Amino acid sequence: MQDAVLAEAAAALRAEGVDVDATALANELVVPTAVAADLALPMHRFAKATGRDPTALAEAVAARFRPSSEIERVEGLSGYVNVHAAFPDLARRTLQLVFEGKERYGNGPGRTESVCVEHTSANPTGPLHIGRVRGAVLGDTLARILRAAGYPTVTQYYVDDVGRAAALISWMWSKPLPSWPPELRSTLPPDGAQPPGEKVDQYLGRPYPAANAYVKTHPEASAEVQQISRDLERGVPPPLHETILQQVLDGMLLSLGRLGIRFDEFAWESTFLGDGSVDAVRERLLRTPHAMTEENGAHAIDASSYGLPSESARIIVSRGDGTSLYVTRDVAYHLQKFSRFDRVIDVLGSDHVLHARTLEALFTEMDEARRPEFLLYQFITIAGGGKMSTRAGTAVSLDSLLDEAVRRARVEVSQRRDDLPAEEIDRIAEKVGTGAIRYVIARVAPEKGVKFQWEEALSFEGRTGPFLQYAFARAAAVLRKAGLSPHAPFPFDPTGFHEPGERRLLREIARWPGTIDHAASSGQVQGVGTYAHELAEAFNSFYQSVPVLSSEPELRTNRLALVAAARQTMGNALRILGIEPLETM
RNA sequence: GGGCGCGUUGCUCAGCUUGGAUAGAGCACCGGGUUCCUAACCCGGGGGUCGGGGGUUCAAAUCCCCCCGCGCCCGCCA
Repeated sequence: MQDAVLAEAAAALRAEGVDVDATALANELVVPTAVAADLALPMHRFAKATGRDPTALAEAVAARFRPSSEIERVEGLSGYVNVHAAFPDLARRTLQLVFEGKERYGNGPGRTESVCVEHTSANPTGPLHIGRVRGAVLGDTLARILRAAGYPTVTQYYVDDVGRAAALISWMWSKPLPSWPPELRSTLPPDGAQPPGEKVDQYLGRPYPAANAYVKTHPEASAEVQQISRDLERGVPPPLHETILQQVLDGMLLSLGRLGIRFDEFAWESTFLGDGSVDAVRERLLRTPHAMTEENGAHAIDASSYGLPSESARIIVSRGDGTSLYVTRDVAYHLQKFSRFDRVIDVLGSDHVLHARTLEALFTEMDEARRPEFLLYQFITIAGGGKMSTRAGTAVSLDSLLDEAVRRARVEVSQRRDDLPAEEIDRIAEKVGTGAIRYVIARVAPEKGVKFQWEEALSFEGRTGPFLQYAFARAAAVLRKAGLSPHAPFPFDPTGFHEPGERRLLREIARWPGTIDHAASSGQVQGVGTYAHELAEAFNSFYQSVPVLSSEPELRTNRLALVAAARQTMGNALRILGIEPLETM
């Protein structure tokens, strides 16, 4: 309809002596909120340019629109040309798209530009905490959005197996238990074994905060850790090094899996040391215009012209002893990503802003045309607590959060569904609880700090994940009671939608493709969450306002089609949010 | 001190990239709704200097400048 409106409006404006083409007009097009119209064009700009009265111009332009199958009615009002869509046309197009597209309804065209989304990438030193999970949810959701928009997308987890954190956990676990300092030993059970029911990441991560504190005050321990760091740099890890890290990582991935988060690929940092690419980066950076060497032999880049807030205004590329740094290794990693992907996106906590700026500066320094893109998120803070840190041991674990959410969900499900077997209640509770957590994270703009409040995060009413699941389940129930498969053909008469509730729902369904497109191009993940809520709200309102199964045959047929389309679209939106659509709950 | 980000109703947030008419939701509060497809729902109501001030514009929550408050960062850590 947009194209028709633009063409008509351009012709009408030219007839009124304003010279514009449809393409330029497209930027003026607005979706009105204050008035019940589908599209609007403000005339003030053209009125001003031609010295006319906006109200009169709008009325004149509106009057010149010719009737068509897409446009029902056009009116000029206080300087705006308001266009009302012909509803049958809108209904027919929308429902056709939904029923033809099914689970692909809303998706963009296939594209060739490939994308790599790196997210989470937490050091495998212990269980994931609530702060980190925001990056995981954002990254996973972004990847799902990009895929839906048509971009071939790969998610990656960057595993730090050579940094200080990796050295520290290896230092702990490579020692025989009896030789552990008491401060560390006391973090484990008396027999030192993994307690039954405790996840492996939790168990192996137990001594980590204490170890951090310990090496700060014990130089000899600190020296041992440094030696391990150098060994890792040389590619000679302590025995069990990769095994320990892999086990912790597996435990972390188990938690993420509950949220539907899985990775396509893992990039181990050590591979970039092993294959010489870190050395290559170092050599390359040594030959750049701003390369410099410190007195102790460390290599650096004079970054004073890059506007970094570093006091010394230099980026250290390698230490005096020749070992590499996180940034340098990360440059090697990113160059490798660019050799495979057209776009490289990193989802990072905002404490990594400087790192992001440093990477950009080094890419400029190396005269690389491309740049990684960054999705930076503020941390989740607990009301009353400060920043969460695994190092400091001040974190609330993701597992405990999920367990609590699922526990509360089970209470809710049990109250309503005493007809279901316990296993089914457990299954639903798991999906409701984890869906609630995903939604509460995904609905907030990444750059905003989230003040985490348990009551709000674990609420199942209003603007929540379960609200969305509930609307889906209701739609599914209607189809089930009608004896129809969701994939059955749903005939409909596009001229048969007259109820406001029907029309509102259809309009929401029609907005879905635009929502994906906008989210993908802007990277604004939260838009999908907002949309899903508005769609569910429109469905609930429709459900309340008109009967489906017990209505007159023609109405019943049409409403069943609408329910099926709503179910499909809500399901598609839920899947992008990583929330399981439930047939019953 | 410097860099970046945030500030929208009592609380939690959409909307800001690309400026349009009366700024939207949820929670909480008040009042209604269940002989009917799942009330985890729906309908209505009160509640707003969009942090403050200037500027640009026919038009500013949205763009620009200044200020205030809060957060993150400013390592040869990651």
